[in-house]
Amino acid sequence: MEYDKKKFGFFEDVYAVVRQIPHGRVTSYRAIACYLGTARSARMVGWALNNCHGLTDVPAHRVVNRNGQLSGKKHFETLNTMQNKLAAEGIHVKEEQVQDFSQFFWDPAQELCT
DNA sequence: AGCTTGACGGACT
DNA sequence: TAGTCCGCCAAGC
Repeated sequence: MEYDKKKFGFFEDVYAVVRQIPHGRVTSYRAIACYLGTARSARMVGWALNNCHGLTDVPAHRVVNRNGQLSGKKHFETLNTMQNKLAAEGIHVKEEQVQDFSQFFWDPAQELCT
């Protein structure tokens, strides 16, 4: 049957943006939500990412909250997976918080919407 | 059908 | 500047 393109399309959009996050960069849920037009629904982005399990091409570990905290690390394989992946890309994480977050921050609305 | 939860964010105190 | 509360939107119970 046809799945809800309206609803599922939202997921695809989220995944599409997350996939476009450059290597060694991070972004926030709000940035993605804002880019998708649902700035007030940053939670939906996180909820959408909750369904990204199995999608290996979606670097969800590059998506953190506004504070640069690895709020979703607990949803990965292990509590170290997210931090480990970020560290592998040159992003240092201290106490679940990205160091120099603003420096590595990547805004899709700013980079993709020129 | 209503209440609670959640990978968030912003405003208020 | 930090801690707390409220609002969003959808899913789960």
